[in-house]
Amino acid sequence: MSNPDLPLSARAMAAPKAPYLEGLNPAQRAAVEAPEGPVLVLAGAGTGKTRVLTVRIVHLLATGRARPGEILAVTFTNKAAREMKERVQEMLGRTIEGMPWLGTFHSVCVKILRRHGELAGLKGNFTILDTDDQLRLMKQLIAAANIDEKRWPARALAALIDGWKNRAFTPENLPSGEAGAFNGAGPALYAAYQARLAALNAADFGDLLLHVVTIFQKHPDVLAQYQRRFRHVLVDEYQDTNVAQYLWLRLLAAGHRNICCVGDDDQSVYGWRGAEVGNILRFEKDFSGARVIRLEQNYRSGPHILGAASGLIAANEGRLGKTLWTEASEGEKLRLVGHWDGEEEARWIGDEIEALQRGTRGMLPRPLDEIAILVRAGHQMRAFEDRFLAIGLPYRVIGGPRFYERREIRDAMAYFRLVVSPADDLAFERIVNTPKRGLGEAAQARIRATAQANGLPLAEGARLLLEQGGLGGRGAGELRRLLDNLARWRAEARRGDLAHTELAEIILDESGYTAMWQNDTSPDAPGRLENLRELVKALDGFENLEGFLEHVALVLDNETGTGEDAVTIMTLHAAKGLEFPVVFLPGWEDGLFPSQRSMDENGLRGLEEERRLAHVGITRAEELCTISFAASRFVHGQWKSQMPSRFIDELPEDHVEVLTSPGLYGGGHGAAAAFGGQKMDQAAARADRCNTPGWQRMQAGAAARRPASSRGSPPLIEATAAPGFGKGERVFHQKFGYGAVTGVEGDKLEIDFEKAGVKKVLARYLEAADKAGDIPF
DNA sequence: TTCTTACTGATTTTT
DNA sequence: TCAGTAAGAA
Repeated sequence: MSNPDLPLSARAMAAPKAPYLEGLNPAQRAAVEAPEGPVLVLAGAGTGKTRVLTVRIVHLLATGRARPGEILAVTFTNKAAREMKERVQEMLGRTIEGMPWLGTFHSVCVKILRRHGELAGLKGNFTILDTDDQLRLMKQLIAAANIDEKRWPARALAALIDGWKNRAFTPENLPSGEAGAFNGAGPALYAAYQARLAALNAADFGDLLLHVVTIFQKHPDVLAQYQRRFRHVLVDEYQDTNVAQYLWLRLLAAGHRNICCVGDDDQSVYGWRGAEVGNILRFEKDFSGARVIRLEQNYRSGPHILGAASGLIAANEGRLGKTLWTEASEGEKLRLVGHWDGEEEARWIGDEIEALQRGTRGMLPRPLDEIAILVRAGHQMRAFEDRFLAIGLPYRVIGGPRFYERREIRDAMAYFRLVVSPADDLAFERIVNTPKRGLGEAAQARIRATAQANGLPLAEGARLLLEQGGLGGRGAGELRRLLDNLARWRAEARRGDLAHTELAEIILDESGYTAMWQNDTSPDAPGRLENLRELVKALDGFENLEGFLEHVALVLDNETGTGEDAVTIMTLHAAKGLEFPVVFLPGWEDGLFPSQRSMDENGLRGLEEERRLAHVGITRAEELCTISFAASRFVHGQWKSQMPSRFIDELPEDHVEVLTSPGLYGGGHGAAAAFGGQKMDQAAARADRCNTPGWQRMQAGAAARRPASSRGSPPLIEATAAPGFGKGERVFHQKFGYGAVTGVEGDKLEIDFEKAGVKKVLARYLEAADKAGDIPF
């Protein structure tokens, strides 16, 4: 043991082997100890990439090569940043005063812009626009330019401008090749949009990076200051960086070139969001003399899972190339199974999960937490949700709209924003008629005109308009009340004798916003009220409203599960970086996965990204990975025959076990087995396979079942079940017995069963408790 | 201004 | 199919 009285650096120098280096394999250790200069760590799935990154930071600190404030470490997600911070502090034992420059690209940029933003025309207290604000703004601009919003929707413009920002194009340096974009109006609208943002003292997500890059390029003194400060730059998930981020990094590392990037070209799946795989492929050229270290020992998956994943990804061209290996010698083969249709696929997976949960074939029972279903597209989730609700299998869906993107949260925050900054026009527009105040499009146009004519923010323009008597009827009174309320809340906030959480509640109540949802009879209204309560709770962690608003857009995470044991359902994209003992990968059908659109729009590049996504999916699994596909699927209101994914044929046969399809011809031998054998026949073209008897009969089977399955589940109970159940009501369920309703979410109910505990169930499987009593058995 | 009806179009979404 | 939006009717 080293002497704790000595400084860390001295201890590290003296120690024959620093404790934090223990347990690292040679490659990991090389990555941690790589000296000054550019380093690229190619870290395959499950090879301990985060560990290397954090230990390298600890190593830099321990050897005195950098102090905490001299290390810039960037990630893409708040979660990754948080985890890294925690692990560094844990390893260092005693807490140094944090790591001020460990964060997401965006949060680091915000920090820089709060200080130097004026060089890009931003005042220090600028607001960060989210997608919603962005879209509303663009809508206005499109309307103002007299462009038909039908043919040229705001979303398309947003995507276009986002893409430009990802590639570090400002309106000034936009290449002439882009001139024709958006029916020729793209460049002008981009310039107008940026002008509008400047006037609002606002920046969107893309701007956060782009402004900093521009400042660095135009102000060498500022750049030099940061180059000096950051003696070491570390980057997580380098394969996901876009051009703007790449420039940002290159500028910052240009002096000392102490840049260490960790990533995996085989896990680059965000190309459609502007990520450039090219960044990681080109690293050695961009940073000459770079040391490239490959992490290839996998600690996560069994050998067959790994073999299957490696075999699949080998079909991609233009990779840097890695060969994953594991010390584990035992493990299940990857399982492959075909189904008639999506419904059967969901039923089969549900049954499998129940079997795993019970523990079968001598296997130990598994908690549901260890099981995940990873889908290509969100709409695949519904089949599983329906099935799991029917059999009462607890699940949780990860993804969907982020917490702060929900309408009620955005509305509430708009009220807060308006209290904190009276000139926030976007916030004003958002809530002026929410709840309904009789201030429709006409009234709002008049407010806008008045504000514009007098060079005032909207709120003041509205006040002026009232004084001029330019507004009559119900709207006038309501508007006056709103403006008075705002002024009063503002005074209250300034006075500060009210806790800001209380103030928030008062704002939501007095504005009539809470009442709006309370009076709303739609099924999701209770959930929204719950979210508002969550929001107020989240406020508690901040000093005041300002502090909250400053960080919320970048930091407020999605609430992840309740800790209750449940199967996880999510998209493959959302699963990147996670791992599960048991993984199901449904929907491996051409057109769905690989996605037709991806191939249409991006050709081979798109296909290769899809293949990387498949590789990501398989490598999420530790012990058991099951791929499945259906012969027939109900898409866009129509039945479609599906072909198995081309990726299935690319899996190395030795690592795959073909399961007989259940439900095929009663027992699942014969035709199903023949189908399975055919399946893995590398020589057979997929077209040929469609002509095999097994395949044809599967298709026929799907067709025959069509009418039955489209009618839904047999309505055994449906006839007696009341369509709506209310909170607190006593109910009966065939499988779980008696219970009480504890929550309602559309037709999904949360029931606290007397015997079975809390479960989510579909309303149609329930009946009122008193009616059940009448059933004579 | 607001409620209703017709239409359209439909991946992935770290910040 | 179904959800989200946009133009008409009250």
